[in-house]
Amino acid sequence: MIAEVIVDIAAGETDRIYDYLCDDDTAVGSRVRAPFGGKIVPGFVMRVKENSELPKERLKKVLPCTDELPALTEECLVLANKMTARYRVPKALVLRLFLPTEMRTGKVRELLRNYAEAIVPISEMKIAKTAKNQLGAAEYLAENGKTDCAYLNNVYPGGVAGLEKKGYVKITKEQILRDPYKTVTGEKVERTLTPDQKRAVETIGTDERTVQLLHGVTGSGKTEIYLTLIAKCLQEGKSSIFLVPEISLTPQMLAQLRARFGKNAAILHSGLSAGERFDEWWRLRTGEAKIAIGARSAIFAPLENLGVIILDEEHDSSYSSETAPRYNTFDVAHMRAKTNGCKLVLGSATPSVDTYKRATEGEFSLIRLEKRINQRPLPEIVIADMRREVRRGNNSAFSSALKEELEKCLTADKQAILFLNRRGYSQTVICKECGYVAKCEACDVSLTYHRDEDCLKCHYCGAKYGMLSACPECGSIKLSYAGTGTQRIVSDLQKLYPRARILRMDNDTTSGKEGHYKILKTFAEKKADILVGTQMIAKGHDFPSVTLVGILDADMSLHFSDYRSGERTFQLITQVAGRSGRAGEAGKVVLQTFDPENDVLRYAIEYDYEGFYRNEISLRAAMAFPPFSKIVRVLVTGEDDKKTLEALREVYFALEKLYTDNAEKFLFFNKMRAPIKRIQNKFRYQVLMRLSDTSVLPEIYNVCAEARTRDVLVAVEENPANLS
DNA sequence: CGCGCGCTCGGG
DNA sequence: CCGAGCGCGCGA
Repeated sequence: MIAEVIVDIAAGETDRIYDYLCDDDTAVGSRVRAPFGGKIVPGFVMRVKENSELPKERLKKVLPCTDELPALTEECLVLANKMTARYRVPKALVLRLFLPTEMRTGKVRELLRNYAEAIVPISEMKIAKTAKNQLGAAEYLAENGKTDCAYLNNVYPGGVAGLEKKGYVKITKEQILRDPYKTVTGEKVERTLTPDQKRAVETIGTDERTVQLLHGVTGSGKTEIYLTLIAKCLQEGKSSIFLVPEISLTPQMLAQLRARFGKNAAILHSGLSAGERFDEWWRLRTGEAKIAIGARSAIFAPLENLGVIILDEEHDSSYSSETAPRYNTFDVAHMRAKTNGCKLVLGSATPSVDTYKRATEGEFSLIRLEKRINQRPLPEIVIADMRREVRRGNNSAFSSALKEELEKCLTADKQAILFLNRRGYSQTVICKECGYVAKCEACDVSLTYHRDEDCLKCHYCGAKYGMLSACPECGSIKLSYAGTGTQRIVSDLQKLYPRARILRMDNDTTSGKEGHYKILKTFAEKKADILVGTQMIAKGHDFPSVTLVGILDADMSLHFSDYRSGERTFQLITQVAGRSGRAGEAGKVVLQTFDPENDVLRYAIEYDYEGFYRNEISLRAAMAFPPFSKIVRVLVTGEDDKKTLEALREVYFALEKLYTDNAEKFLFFNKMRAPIKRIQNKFRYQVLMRLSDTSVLPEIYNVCAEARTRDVLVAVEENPANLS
C-alpha cells in the first residue's frame, strides 16, 4: 500500500504530499516515521491508496510509530484540511495543533507503575521462614490480589523481587493517568432549571441553525444551561467541547464540571504539566472522557461524535490566535460544528458587535436570558467626572467619590478592586480640563502618540498630525499622554491608606502559570483589602466580600486607537462590575472618566446592551468599519531589513494588482511601516486594507503564502486586535 | 588555486 | 527544515 504523508516540518517548501510505501494495516491519521532527506522525520498519514504516480522503486518505506491509536481522528483530519484551505498555512503546522506537544517531542510518555500479582497459589510457594519480607508480600498478594509494587516495597522491602526471581509472582507495568485538579472539587449541585433556562435548552435542541447565541447578563444562569446541554450529550453517547477564555483563572468552573461529570471531563490548557496534558488528551482520544474543557486550543480535542461545542464569553479577545497558525476560534468551531452536524453555542453578557449583528439578522439563533437568578441586584455604577476633580485641584489618580467609597469599604472590613487599563505601547492625548481626545479626521479613531517622531498618527490610515501643545477645544495646556501605571497607583494608595493591605496584579508581578491564580487566591482568602490590577482581574472568579470596584481610567480603553474601543469598553465595564457585590450585598462601581457624557459609558452604567448596540452599529455603518467591512493587515517581518523590504514590495505589487482589478471591493489600500518598526529584532512592514467585499480574501492569502521566504514572514490578519 | 559561505534546489 | 551542490570572492 501507499501512504500519503505530510512530513512534520514547519516550512512552506515541504508542505506537500509525499508518497511512501506502507503496511496494509496502516491507518489514516496515524503518525509514522518517514525517511526524508537523509534523516528520519515524523509524519502524518493523510490518506492510504493502492498506487502512486511515482514508480515504486523511487518510494521509500515508512517506519511505524508506537502509538496505540492513530493520533488524529477522521474528524480532526477533515477539520485540519479545511483550516489549511482557509488560512493557507503549512499542513504540518495545523496538524500540530491537534496533538499535545509532549507527544511530538516524545519527552513525556505514559506514567508507568509496576504491579505485582501472584501466579502460583501461596500453598505452593517455597519460602524460607527467615525471609520475612517475601512471606509478608506473598500473604498480602494472596489476600489482596494485584498490588502496586511501590506499596509492597515500602512494607516488605525486597520481598516482591525475591518472589519474582522464583517465578511466584508476575510484575506488570500499567499506565497511571495523572489527575490534574484532583484537589479541585466542588459540591455536586443539581439545580432545577428556571423556565427561562428550560426554554433556552429547548430552543438549542430544536432550532435548525448551527450557531446559537445565548445573550444573558452576568448571573442569568448561562453556566447551568451549558452543563445541561453537556449532560444531554453525554446521555446520548455524544461528546462535547467547552471553551472558556482563560481556564487558569476560573477554578470554580472546573470544580463545577468535575463535580458534575467526574472522569468524563478532561481539562486541556497550558497550565497543566506536560504529563498531565498528555494524559488528559489521551483520555479524550481513547473515549474514556467525552467532555473537553479548555482555552482556545481545546477546539482541537481528539473527539468523535460531537454533540455540542460551547464558546463561553464569546466576545473575549483571547479567542484569536496571534501566533503561527493565526486562527480564530469561532471560525474553527464553526467549521467543526458544520462538518460534525452539531450545535455551536455562544454565550456572552456582552456579545461582540459582529456576532450580535448576525444574530439579530437571523443568521444565528438568538436566545435572550433577561432575568437574573436569585434576583441579585446589579451593582450601582456611578460616574466620577475627572475634569471636575482636576479643576478642583485634585491631580491624583483617585476621585473624591472613589476615596469616600474606599474608606467606607475598608471600615466595613470589605474588599475593593481597583482596575487600571494600562496599555503600555499606545498613548493617546487627552485634555485633563475638558476631556478632549485627539482623533483622526478621516477615521474617527484616537490618534497614537509616537515619541520617536514626536507626532500623532492614525493606525488605520497612516495619517500624521503634528504634536499638540495646547488643547484645540479649550486651550488648556494640561494635556496628558499616558496613564499612570499600577505601581504608581499602589504606592499612592498606600500613602492614602497606610494600614490597608494592597495586592498588585499585572504582567510584571505575575510570573509563571500559577502566578495569577496565587494572587487571586490570596485575595479571595481575604488576606488583602485592595487588589489593583489590569484587565486580567476582570475575568471570572468569585470574590464574595468585594463590595467596591473602581475603574480608574475608563478613558484609556475608550480612547484606545481601535475601532472596537467602544465595544471593548462596554464589555470591560460590564465584566468588571460583575465582580462587585456578588453575595447578596449591593455592590458599587465607581467609574472615573474625563468624558462623562460619552454614549458608551452612559449605556454601560445602565447595563443597556441593546442601546449600546444600536448606537455602536450605526457608528460602524457610518464609518464603514467592521462588521460592515473587513480590515485586513498583511504583516511582513524579518531580521534583514533589505530582504523584508523586498518581500514587502513583492507582496505589495501582487496585492496592488488585486486592488486595481477589484477596486470596488476595497475601501482602503495602502502600504506603510508598521506602527512599531521593530519587535524582537525584526523589521516590520505592512499593507493595510479595508474590504467591503471579502471575496478577494482567499486571493490575499494566496499572495502571502507565495511571498513567504525562508527569512521573511508574511502574515495575514483579519480585523486584528491591535495594529502595533 | 583553494576553500568558505551564501543561495538554490530537492527530499517520496 | 536540512543537507548537497555550486558559484564567486578573497588570501599567501
